[in-house]
Amino acid sequence: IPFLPLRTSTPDTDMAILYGTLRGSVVGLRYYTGIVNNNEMVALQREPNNPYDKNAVKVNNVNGDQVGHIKKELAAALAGIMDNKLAVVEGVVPYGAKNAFTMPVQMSFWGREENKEIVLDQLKRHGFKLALPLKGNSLPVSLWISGRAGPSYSAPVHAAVQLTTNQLKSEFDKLFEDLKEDDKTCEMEGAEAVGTPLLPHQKQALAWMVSRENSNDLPPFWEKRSNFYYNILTNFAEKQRPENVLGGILADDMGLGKTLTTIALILTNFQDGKPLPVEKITSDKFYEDQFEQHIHQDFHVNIYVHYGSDRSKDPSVLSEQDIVLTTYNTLATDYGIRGDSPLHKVKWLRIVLDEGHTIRNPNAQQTKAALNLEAHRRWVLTGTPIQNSVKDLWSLISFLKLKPFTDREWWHRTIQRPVTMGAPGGLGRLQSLIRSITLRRTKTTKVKGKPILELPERRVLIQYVTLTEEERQIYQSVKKEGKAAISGFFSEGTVLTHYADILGVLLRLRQLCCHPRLCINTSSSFSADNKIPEELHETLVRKMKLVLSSGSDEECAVCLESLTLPVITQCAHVFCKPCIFEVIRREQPNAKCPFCRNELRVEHLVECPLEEEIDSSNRKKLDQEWISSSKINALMHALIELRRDNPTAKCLVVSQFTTFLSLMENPLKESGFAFTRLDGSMAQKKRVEAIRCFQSSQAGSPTVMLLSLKAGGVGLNLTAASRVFLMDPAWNPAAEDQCFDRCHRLGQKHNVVITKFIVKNSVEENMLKIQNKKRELAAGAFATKKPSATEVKQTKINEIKALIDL
DNA sequence: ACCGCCGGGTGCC
DNA sequence: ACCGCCGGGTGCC
Repeated sequence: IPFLPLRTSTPDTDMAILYGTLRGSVVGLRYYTGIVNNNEMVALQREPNNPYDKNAVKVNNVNGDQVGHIKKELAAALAGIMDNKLAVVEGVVPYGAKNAFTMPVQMSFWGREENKEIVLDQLKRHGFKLALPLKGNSLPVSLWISGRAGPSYSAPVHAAVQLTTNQLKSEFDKLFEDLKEDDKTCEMEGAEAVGTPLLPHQKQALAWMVSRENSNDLPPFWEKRSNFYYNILTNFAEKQRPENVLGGILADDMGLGKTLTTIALILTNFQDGKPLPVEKITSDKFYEDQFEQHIHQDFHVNIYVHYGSDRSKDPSVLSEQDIVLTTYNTLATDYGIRGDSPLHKVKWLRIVLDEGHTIRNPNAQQTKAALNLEAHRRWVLTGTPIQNSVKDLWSLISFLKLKPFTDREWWHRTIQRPVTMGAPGGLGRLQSLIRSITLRRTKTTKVKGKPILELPERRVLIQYVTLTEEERQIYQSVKKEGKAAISGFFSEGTVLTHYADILGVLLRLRQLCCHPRLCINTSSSFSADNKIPEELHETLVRKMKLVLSSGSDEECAVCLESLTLPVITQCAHVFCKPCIFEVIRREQPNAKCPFCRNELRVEHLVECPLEEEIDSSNRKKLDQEWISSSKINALMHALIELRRDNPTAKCLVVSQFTTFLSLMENPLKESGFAFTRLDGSMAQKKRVEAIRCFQSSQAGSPTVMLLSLKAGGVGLNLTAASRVFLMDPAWNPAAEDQCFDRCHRLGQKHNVVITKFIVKNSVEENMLKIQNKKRELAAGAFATKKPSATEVKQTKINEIKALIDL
């Protein structure tokens, strides 16, 4: 598989080593307004379109104001190195900052080990020679701090004292440890309009959030020195007071009530330190899930759900609201495709990113869209703040607009590199940064000596199911056929071009484990060749739907995030529309599919037709005479037994296949169960009604909820249920866990028992094995880096082999 | 003097 | 720039 660097065009600075340093000069100072201090960091930026010299290299201060240019002879040497990304060149002005015409600049060259010789050689050809970094002194800071240290002839070092993965991990664990020591234990009552009483830890969070919003403090790492403000990391100074973020990161564990606390914050500290001035009117207006739950019924709060594009082109509609709810996809699509998103035309009082850690790819449209929302109060809610690395943290910090970290270079030079290279004080910096803007409590954190949350026990049982003879026969024949086809792909080496077909085989096997009716009409063709366009179009749409509905949690291979506006290529690979457009634009005129390197053309991309119920065509077939299946029998048996023991116990019946859920309606009715249903295709109003109804403790309220695995976000609260029946395993164990957490969360009064139905000797059993592997991986590896697209593919190929016993 | 030396003009890339 | 560099003016001691 040809490797294609998909993720970012900047060199991976994580692997960078210091090649050496060089003293040069900055000229033309009198033509520019940017000023610097002695020892201040400067940025070197190529200016290939300079009319006087195509080699020009600009020198900018931390604020981005140009200070001058690198002297032309040196620029000539740097241009090639910078343009070919052979090294990252960073500068510090050691002295002479007040000079009128030229000033010195101490440059450090960073890059990958394998490029070192090329860089040294290129410099040599222009008559420059790097001074080698001092041993054990990975960061050349001390070189310039001590003044004009000349070139050093000490022994060269290659890598600095890099921390091992484990060391780094344990350091990160400590990162949050003493967060609570601070002044984060004051409590504050929510405004009257907050309908739900706050728990002590939530009152603490509210007090902290309000104090952050009303704070007059300088942002972290800034000091006032006589009549200017000074940044102690970059040594940058300015007259104008740097704006602090009136917000931060609420990083409590899942289930501690981040959303509730934020609702309380909005209502309590709405504007100018005062609560939202709501009229005391009973309203029949419909409110979105959680927001409705927690806002007192006697108050009238305008909540608007913005689904984007066509719904409101007029920003004034948005600005009239008290609260606007929207999704990342709406945010990204509006912003990226239309470029005139109404969301970006409003000056917001505050912006809250819920599950903010999902914003982690700096190139993703979502990140840019979120960053460009205008508001002084900016919050990130996340249960997993430093999920993978310091790198991911940057997106959050950058969203908060903390000077100077909005620019990746300054984040990297002042925090990320010192931390990963183990420079003295690096971790301390990160820690004090996190401490000043983050509040994090875990489920085991104690408030006044008591644990925050005392959740009831949660047990997961696996209930094996044996197929009937008839079911087994169908299963085996489909398996035999599929296995033959897949082996064929392996021997041809066309696994990736037939990825959708393979998923199709696996999907049908998984469906057959549930109910023979499920895989009607999903037969796939194994070749898309020689088809007339219309037919091809249909095939592609069907394949895309297959991928999207197979519950495999497909990610876009370009941005490695969940699919935004999925489109399928002619080679049957699915990507985010903006991502693949970008690839085509960048590689034109000969763009290739990032997955399989087949030819790519914009006019050959097929979009996913608007969300219709994917199995609607199957609906008719379901109306045929109803038949049961081994799994349905197992479920019904369990449900009836449960009802006998405890008639009021409520359960969730979860499946990835909404058709399967439909098939269960019949026996539930026949056995006299009151049930409700929640799946992704339902309109908001129906969803809310289904939840309300199920959560109700009234006699006669439903005791069973048919729930599609991915319905609803993490916020979905189904605590009325104390039993969960997971009808079919998911690829991703985290998706299952998240589903279980919908009832095993704050507010759950009973022990929770989860039953997973798994068909013996089937693809489902193999899926369990893969799940366990994924769990181990997630628990053990504090991933130093995200797997590359190639690694993702290889893992998937291995999984395919394991799944179909190859 | 096809040099040296002087002193004025001048100045990023 | 209280520099370097350029190019014109100039030319024994």
